[in-house]
Amino acid sequence: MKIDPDSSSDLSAQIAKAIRDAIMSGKLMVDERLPSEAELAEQFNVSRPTVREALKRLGAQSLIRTQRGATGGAFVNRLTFEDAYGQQITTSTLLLSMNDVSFAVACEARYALERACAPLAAQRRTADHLATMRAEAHRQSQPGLTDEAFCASDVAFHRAFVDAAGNPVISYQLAGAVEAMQPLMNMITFSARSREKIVALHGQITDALETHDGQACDTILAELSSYTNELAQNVINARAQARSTN
Amino acid sequence: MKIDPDSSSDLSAQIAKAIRDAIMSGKLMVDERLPSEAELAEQFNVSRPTVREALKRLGAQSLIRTQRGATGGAFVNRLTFEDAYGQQITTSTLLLSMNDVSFAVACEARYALERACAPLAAQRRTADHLATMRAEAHRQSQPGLTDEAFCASDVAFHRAFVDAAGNPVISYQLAGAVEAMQPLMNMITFSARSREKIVALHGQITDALETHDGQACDTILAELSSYTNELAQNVINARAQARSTN
DNA sequence: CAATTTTCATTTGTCAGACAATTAAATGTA
DNA sequence: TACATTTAATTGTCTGACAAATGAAAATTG
Repeated sequence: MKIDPDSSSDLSAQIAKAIRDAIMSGKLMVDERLPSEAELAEQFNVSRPTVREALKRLGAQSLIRTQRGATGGAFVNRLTFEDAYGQQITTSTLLLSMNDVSFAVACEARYALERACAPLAAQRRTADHLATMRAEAHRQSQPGLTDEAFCASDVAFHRAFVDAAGNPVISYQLAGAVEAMQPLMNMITFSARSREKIVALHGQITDALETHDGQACDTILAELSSYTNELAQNVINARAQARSTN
Repeated sequence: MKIDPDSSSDLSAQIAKAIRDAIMSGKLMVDERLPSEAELAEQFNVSRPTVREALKRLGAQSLIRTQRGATGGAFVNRLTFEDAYGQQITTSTLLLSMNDVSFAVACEARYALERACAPLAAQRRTADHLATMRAEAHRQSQPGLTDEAFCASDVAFHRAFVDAAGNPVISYQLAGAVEAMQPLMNMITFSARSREKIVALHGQITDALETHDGQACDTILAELSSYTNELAQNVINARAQARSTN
């Protein structure tokens, strides 16, 4: 592992890159211990704080973990699906909020990807998935629920649906798409009437999974997608009108 | 912004979390300048190296960027799709390689999600997308191409296909699924015969997009999916046999 | 001898202070 | 005014130190 002293400085970034490359290429294996900070400092010919900055960068990406004490040190971390979910959700959420991604575009992405799960979910759903989905749908029908709580439950429902496809890679990829929608959904004020319709569709989706009917599931998801878009469009129109009358 | 001195130490992690929360909640806006390292150190009542470790963590997630000089400092970074692609690909690739995700599972995820793009891509593909796809398919038919180069071109083809859906959120989500497959695909030795078949299917996919035929596209993708799985299965079987004869 | 306690060496976490490098603004100069 | 110089602010890096955690070795005790 070497660093290029010519390169556009920022030694800690270069060191982080060198170690990251070693991990990604398999030169450093999972649970393998890195040299101590003092040793790394000597190897790279930099000071300990600089090495530490590099290690913190890698820690932020869950590539390593550190442990204090005699047998401690930095270890190559086995990236868990849970870790990856978290990063994916953070990144997706910020990506949408910082780039003025329209509700329509985000919604289209989410439902296009969710519909891809329909056939697999219909085939593989377990009783657990169905129970979770029914529980969330029931929660959503409770009166007095805040819009935010309604959205949170909506996310939980859809995540259960995605998980029903029984493919962890799909669950991981879609975690971002589903969760990142929540801030956008929170713009919407859900009337009792619209909640009723959404809960009904959620019920139908669960029924379709229960009877292993992927085709029906797909159709209902499409309906839910266009209804969600309609609600958002109403909000956008109302705001545009409010602006023009001001 | 405050940190909990009681919490399970690691001050720099706590500080990073405090700032990250401020960014995600919108308390810190894009391009807003954070206080200088010295000021942050005073605010959080820690030393400057500790603050710096926290900032490096945030930098690793592309949440901030830093600039030297008189008017420099740390600024809230607008997370670009490009930045997000990079992180997504890194995370997805490691996730698959570190968790013994089978080829079948990864492949299923990839094609399920890609098939979700088919109707949109068929509708919105531009001449550019078609040209890129044909160019990659042509490259794949060149004799003397290494397996690795063949896989890289395969990835480029599929990314162009995904981009043809014209939804940046979908492109972002699928970047991980498509790119992370490459190391797995690299296990496979592609015979001239199998390359020929794959190139033919790639041509058919491009044709289907050109005629705006999403249904045909979906069908061909399904065929490509099962063929890819078949190739992988052959490799796995061959290796199992090799092991048993040793 | 076995079990427990103590000591110790190693390693990460944190701090203080210093200097170098960079950069834009302020200042001086023709 | 236009250009060169100085200056102040800020991040990047280094040195050296001590605190805290932790497992292993050594000492103690029954």
